[in-house]
Amino acid sequence: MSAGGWLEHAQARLAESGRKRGGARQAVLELLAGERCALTAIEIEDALRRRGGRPVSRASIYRILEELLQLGLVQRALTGQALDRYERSFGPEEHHHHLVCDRCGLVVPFSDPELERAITKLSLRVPLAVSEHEIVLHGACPDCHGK
Amino acid sequence: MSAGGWLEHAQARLAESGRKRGGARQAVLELLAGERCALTAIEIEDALRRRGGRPVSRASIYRILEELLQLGLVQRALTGQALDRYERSFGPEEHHHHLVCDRCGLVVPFSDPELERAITKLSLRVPLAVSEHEIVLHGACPDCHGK
DNA sequence: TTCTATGCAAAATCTTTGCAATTAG
DNA sequence: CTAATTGCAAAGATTTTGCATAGAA
Repeated sequence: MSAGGWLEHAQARLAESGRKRGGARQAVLELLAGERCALTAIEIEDALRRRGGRPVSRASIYRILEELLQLGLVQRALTGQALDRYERSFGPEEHHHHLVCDRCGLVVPFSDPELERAITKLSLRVPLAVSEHEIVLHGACPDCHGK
Repeated sequence: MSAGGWLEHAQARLAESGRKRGGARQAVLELLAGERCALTAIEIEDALRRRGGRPVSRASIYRILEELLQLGLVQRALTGQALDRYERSFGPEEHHHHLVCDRCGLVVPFSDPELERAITKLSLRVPLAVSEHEIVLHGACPDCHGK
């Protein structure tokens, strides 16, 4: 699902579930639609405040993210860092996982078809009805490595 | 590295780094040595309080875990749950990842050679000097599924 | 008008720190 | 005796909640 497609899809799902439009949620949706990787709630707050976007209170950001998580429109990304990160649910073409530099905190997305195949096969053999999977590689990014 | 081996190894590493033995740390080490999967700091506290083990204050538990993480004796396990989980660093024979039931919170370990191979190969091609990797499968456990 | 959406402030948690007392070496 | 270890209480930080107001349908 493309970024634009996601925004429309999200708005449709929200309307379906009997919600009204709100400026705060719309601002969060637009921000997430344009992001390729996960952000923390505080990064979202800052981004909206800086990039001209409508400022949104932190409580609302958490409430909105929780709501989008429930609807499956957003996913939490595990990074092992102090704060959780959130990103829109990507379709197969944009599905990815994360590389995390444990020294500087840099988070970069990556994807690997072979890994996905292994995960898919594995999911069928495991004692759990698997709905999602997450992979995180920890290490040192080029900038930090060697320093 | 077996459970017993880990305990000895940990004690040796701690001694090397110029530390003295303390009852609280010893209790935490012994508990972790006997666990096959990750626990939260609070579960560790409770386990020590209940299972006769020497009670250890929560502050000490966090300090001890941080210390063990720095020495590479313990690893944080990502589960997407509210609290972080910790487990001793397992050797190749016990290396595993986690299945998480998003409904009841159950966490179960699993391992898969093919997945490990895919990860190992991938690690070489990625723009990061990879030191660790984590995989989490989310879903519904047998008990929760269908309800 | 009615119910949702949102901001603000207070509350609830988990985690970290400061400090004094204890203990290992 | 000297330095590491701990517990307790206070401080920090993030996330959640209660409420009153604004806004969408």
